[in-house]
Order: sequence, then structure tokens, then C-alpha cells
Amino acid sequence: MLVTNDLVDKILPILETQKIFFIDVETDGLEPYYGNRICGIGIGIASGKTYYFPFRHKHDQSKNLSQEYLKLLIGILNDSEKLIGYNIKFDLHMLIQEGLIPWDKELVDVLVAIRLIEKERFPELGLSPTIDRIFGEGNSKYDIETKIILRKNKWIKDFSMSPEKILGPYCEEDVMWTRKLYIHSEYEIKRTSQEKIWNLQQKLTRILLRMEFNGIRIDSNYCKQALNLLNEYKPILGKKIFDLANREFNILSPKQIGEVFTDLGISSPEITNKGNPSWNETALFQIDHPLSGLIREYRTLGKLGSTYLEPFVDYLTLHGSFCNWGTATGRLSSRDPNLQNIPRFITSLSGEITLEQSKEVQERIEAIVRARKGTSVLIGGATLSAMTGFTTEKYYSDEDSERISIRRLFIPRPGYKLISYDYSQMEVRTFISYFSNQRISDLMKKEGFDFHKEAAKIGFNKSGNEPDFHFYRQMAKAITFGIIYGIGNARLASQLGKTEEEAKEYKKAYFKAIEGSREFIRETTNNAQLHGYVINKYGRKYWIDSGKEYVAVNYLVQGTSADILTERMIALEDYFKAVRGKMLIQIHDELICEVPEDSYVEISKKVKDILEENSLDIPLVVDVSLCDPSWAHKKDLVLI
DNA sequence: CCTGACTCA
DNA sequence: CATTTGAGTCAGG
Repeated sequence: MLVTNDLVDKILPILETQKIFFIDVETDGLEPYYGNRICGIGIGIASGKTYYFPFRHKHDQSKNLSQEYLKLLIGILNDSEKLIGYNIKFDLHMLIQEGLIPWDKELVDVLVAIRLIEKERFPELGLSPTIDRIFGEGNSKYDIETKIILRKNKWIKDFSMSPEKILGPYCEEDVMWTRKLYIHSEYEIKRTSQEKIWNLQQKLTRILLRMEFNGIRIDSNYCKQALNLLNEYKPILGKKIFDLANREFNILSPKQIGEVFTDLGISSPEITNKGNPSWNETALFQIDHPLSGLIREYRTLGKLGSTYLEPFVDYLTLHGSFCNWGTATGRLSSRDPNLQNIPRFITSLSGEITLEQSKEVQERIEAIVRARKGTSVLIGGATLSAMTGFTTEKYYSDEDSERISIRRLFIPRPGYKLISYDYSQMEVRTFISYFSNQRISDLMKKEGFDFHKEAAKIGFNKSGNEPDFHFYRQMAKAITFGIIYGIGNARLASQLGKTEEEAKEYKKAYFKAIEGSREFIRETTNNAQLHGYVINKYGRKYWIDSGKEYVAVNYLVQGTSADILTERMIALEDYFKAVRGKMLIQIHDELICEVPEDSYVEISKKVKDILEENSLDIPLVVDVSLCDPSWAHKKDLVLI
């Protein structure tokens, strides 16, 4: 029902009697924190009745309800107990701009429920494709027809341009279908015994809403400074490349890079997934020509600028969005911007050749070289320039004006400290928990326990003091991740820099050392084959295609880890409410938070305890670091 | 193995 | 001519 000025006084009292609402808002754009606003609100109630309240349609403003009524409606929503919507965080951010206070309400995202019950992972997760899948093709006709009208009239980028007569019924259909999907998914979740995981996911929605609402502060001065530095240096580097190549070309185009190298008589040592010559980092590492190092450098700078500096330069606070739907395993994903892949390394602009590098950088290079041992031309000092034509490093210092750290952009609000809480070797611990290896479980309770070191000791019969022990630790580490990721023997071998036969031998020794691991993997794969699904420790069900059973172990380990963190974030919510702490970013096994600076040490002690506790009884260890004054300055925080 | 963003063609 | 699409690359776990 389209709510008009003569109806509104009769309808609001009906809504006042309700505690649960289905909601869908229409807006003039997608960015609630950068000026976009609601033009109308769709509301559904338990009986199935739906209403559309137009407030800011530009087409015929006489049909809009006054701002007084908007306030009254928000008041009614504020008195409710439960709000249900499809991709509900978007609607809530918009409603927050109008005064909605959702922080103690039950918030239900029907999209999240749908993802738990659909066997297949469909790429189309919008409301209309979903109702077609679940209730039959053709049910979303209203959506297609409305979108055609909107597009034809150029209203598609700003729905508020359209008349309420068009958008109202459309919005009400959305609300109606949201309700139907909700009823359906409630039933299906019970039928597939996923109540536990659904309960966690539901609570997580409110936490993610809060994180997105909080946002994270950006040091825009540093951002501008870094961008200037980059823009000064990039043309110089470009010119160097053109001089060496004896021509101008688009350095970011793999195709054109290929042409340049072909003309120099150099062919690619790698191929892409589609079988074309590849010019990625691994390939360039193996090419003994000064161009390859410079191209790698140019690409890194390009990425830094276009992905991590330019998009942030006009903002003081970044409000990304975290999705608790969409991933195969139950992890979160992050977008607009993606805050889960902010570079850890620091990029040096001077083009210097640095031989002394941090352990982390060394390992990175070693891994690449090892992967191509035998075919690599990377032997001896002559090729070092290709390898280290530029450097990336781990530690940032303010004095160094020739280096750029993206994490340096991220700072706390005034009055707060930025703290990072990191799970130590979380996936490994989850992996071990699947086959109750008591001996390792006991060791894992100790602070600073290094699983890879231990695996190398017992797997390869080492004491830990051998000169080549580092090598064996790397082997053990590669095998552990290889197993968790479900990679085949061939890829493991290439990663180890060994033949397939040798890799198998290493794996055998490993399985023998880590008692129970082989049986766990075998059983999991068998279950996937037998039933077509596996179930993780929280009851999350993963449907697995025949022939892809090797993903099952990864799904269980990655998914259970993700669900542990979800459970712990829920546990943190109440405590943070009491002490004014804020969760800002989750990166799978790490939580970046803002904590009041006057008591950050005491609070962090408690947070560590909360995060280490868990209902699965896995011995988890959380490392706490202070990021002061920025994320780039991350340092261990000793808590006594 | 699980992601998302950007660029080119 | 503008917009969409697939491939390639690379940032994180």
C-alpha cells in the first residue's frame, strides 16, 4: 500500500503495535556515509501487509510525506525488537543517517540465511535471481520490468528521480519476497540442523554493521605526501624503462611487455592458466635483464597508487563493507575498499640494491626461486639486480622519506590507541584440533610455540640446532599449508623445490610425525565422496562436487577458524560496549581495534582472555600489538 | 585453497 | 560511442 498524506495518520498506529518489521529502503545512491539518502521506506509486518512511505522523491514532491512523518516512522522502528531485510546492512546504514539506533536490536539478514541453505554457490545473489531460483523462474518479473522503466528514463543511478507510483509497488514487492524468503529459510535451516551457525551469523551482522559504521581513520597528510612522492618518481622510472627498451609502451600491459621481451630475444619462462606466456612476478624474477626488475618495480608502484593511495586520498574515514555471505568457507570478505588486503610490506622508491633484507623478504624471494629451481637463470651475482632492483621491507620508520607504507595511512581516532589482536598460527591449531593430538595440544598452550619448528624436529628427526634447520622448518611449513590448502603432490613438489617422489617421502615422514593427520585427511575426503558434503565443528554444511573432494579439508579448517573468530567477536561485543572499545577490521585471524588510550593495557589483557577462550577448547594464543601512531608502527605489547 | 581491485584489450 | 566482459596480475589470509 502506497502511504499517502491522507492515509499516513491511520497507518502509523497499526505499525506501532508491531515489534518485528521487514524493511527495504530506496535511495538516491549507494553511499550512506558520503551524502546519499533515503527517498522512501518499505515496511512489512507479520501479517504480510506491506507499506511504502515516500519521503524524498524528486519527481512529484507533492506526494512526499513530510519530514515529521519520517521522524515518527524512525521512532516506531526504534521501538521495535527485530528488523529483517535482504542484505540488511545497506538499509540500516541508510536508516542510521535518519536517526535509527539499531545497536540493541535483533538484525536478520535473509541473504545470509539463503547462503547457508543453498547447495550451490550462485554468483547472482541479488534478491530477484534468488526468488527465481527458490520460488521458480518468472517471479522476479516485477523487478525486471521496473528496472527497464528506470533505465529508459535514466533514473537507474538515482532512484529518487522516479515517481513514487513506480518505486512504491516495486519496493513493496521486495519486502514481500524478503518475508517469503525469510519464512522459507527459517524452515530450511532447521531442516538441515544449521541453527547454531545461523545464530552466530545473525549476531555477527550487527557487529559488522557497527564496524562499518565506525570506519577507520586515514592520515590524509601522509596519503598526499606518499602520492606526491610516487607521482614524482614514476615518470623517472618509466623513462628508464623506455630507454632500456628503446621504445615507449604501456608498462602495465602484459601483452606489450611480451612484445618488448620478444624483440630482445627473451621468451617467457612461465605460462598463464589459459596457456599464454606469462609475465608475472615469478616469470620476471627468472629473466636476467635489467628491464625485468624495473618492470616489477613499476607495477608495484602502479598498484600502490591506483589501489591503495588514490582511492583514499579524499577521505578522512574509510567505511568499507564486510560481507558475511558469499564466501565458500564462511570467512568474511571485505570490499569498497577491501581492508583485508592492505599491503604489509614497505616499498622503497630509491631503486637501490639492498642485500641485507629482513627475514620475511628473504623468505619471499627464496620461495619464488625455490619454486623454479632447475629452470631458473637466477644464479650468481649477475642476476641480483633483476631480483632486487627495488626492495620491499617489513619495518617502517618515519625518518625515511624514500619509502612508502600503506599501513602508515591507518591511524586511531583522537583519544584512542590502535591495537591489533593476532591469533598465532590459527589454522594450524584448528587443523590439529580435528584429530586431538594430545602431545601437540599440550605444547600449543605455551606462549610463543612454533608449530612448524616442532613439525620439522619430529618429522625430519632434527634437534633444531643444525645449520640447515631453517630449510627443514620451511619444508614442514610448506607441507602443513599444502595439506590445509589441499594441493596435490605435483604442486607441493614444485613448492618444495623437489621432485614429486621426494615430496611424497617428505609427506610420509610428516604424516608419521603428526599422529592422526593422515587419518583425518582420509576420513574427511571419504566423507565428502560418500555424502557429497562435510560439516564443520559449528554445524556449517559444505556441499562438495564429486571430483573436488580435495577441498574438504580446507573448508573444514578455514571455515572452523572463521567461525571461531565469529564466535569470539560476538563475545567481545558486550565487553567493548562497556569499555568504549571498537572493532574496526577483521583479517581472518586478526582483529584491529580502537581502544580508549587511558586504559588500553588493562582492556587488552581482558580482550586477549576473551579471544583465547573458545567453546571448542582449542588452545589458542593471541598476540597483542600496539600500532602507535599508525598501523605501520605495529609493535608487540607486553602484557604482564 | 579462500578472497577483491585494478588494468588492458 | 559507451559499457560490459574475460584475462592477467597482485594485495591479503
